[in-house]
Amino acid sequence: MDSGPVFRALADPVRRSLLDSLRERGGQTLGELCLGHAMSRQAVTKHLNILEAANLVVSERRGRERLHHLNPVPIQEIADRWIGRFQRAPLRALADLKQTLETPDEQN
Amino acid sequence: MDSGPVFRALADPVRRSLLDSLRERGGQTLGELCLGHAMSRQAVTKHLNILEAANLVVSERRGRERLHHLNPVPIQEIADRWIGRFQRAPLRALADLKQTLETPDEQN
DNA sequence: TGAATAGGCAACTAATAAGTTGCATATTAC
DNA sequence: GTAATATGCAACTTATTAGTTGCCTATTCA
Repeated sequence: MDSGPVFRALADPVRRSLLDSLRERGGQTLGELCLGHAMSRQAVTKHLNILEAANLVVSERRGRERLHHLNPVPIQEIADRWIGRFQRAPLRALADLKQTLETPDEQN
Repeated sequence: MDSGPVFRALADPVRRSLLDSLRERGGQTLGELCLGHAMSRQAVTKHLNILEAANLVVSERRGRERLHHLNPVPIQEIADRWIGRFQRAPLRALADLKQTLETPDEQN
């Protein structure tokens, strides 16, 4: 399995927002996902295609609509196989820890 | 703190490779990092600038050379604050678990 | 059946990112 | 001091990505 597509899929804020939306409520249709994302339906479709190519989203056709679900497995795998490599990395550059820790929070 | 730059920085395989290289051996100069990456020195410089902007790499000038260090903190924070949100996500789309699990491995 | 709804496909444009080349500056070594 | 080394800066080209528009197909509902 190649994590490259997963990283690239996660690089876009719109796609991260779509993942958040599907995490909160699975089974959303394309139309539902378009609400709340100020862009054309086709743009959202493209983002969803990229997410599906990375296996982060799976979809099933039901009648005339398509239901989308989050698949958290690739994120898990990145956490386990890739991030784990850095968790025991030596923290040589302590100078920037200050800056890193004293800056507030975010959502995305 | 905005994770956006971190995600974007991680999206490129060359930059992930640079992080790996710095994880294995910190304090490498630009020239050292160029060996093993078949591209011009300026290209590597740009990648390093992006990594520094994301605070994933810190560098210090020493004499005529610049030493680079990995900073694992932003990766930690993504693991804690962002990936954690998906670790308890419902695994609704079980259909693709099969596909996800029966595909071999990778390094990057 | 016919209108409305949900989505798919393809071509196009615009913005961004990756990479190159050429030249300039600063430091070390002889 | 001069040459070699290490890096910085800026302009440019090319590739990729994000987003749009227009039109088409399939399904539902009256």
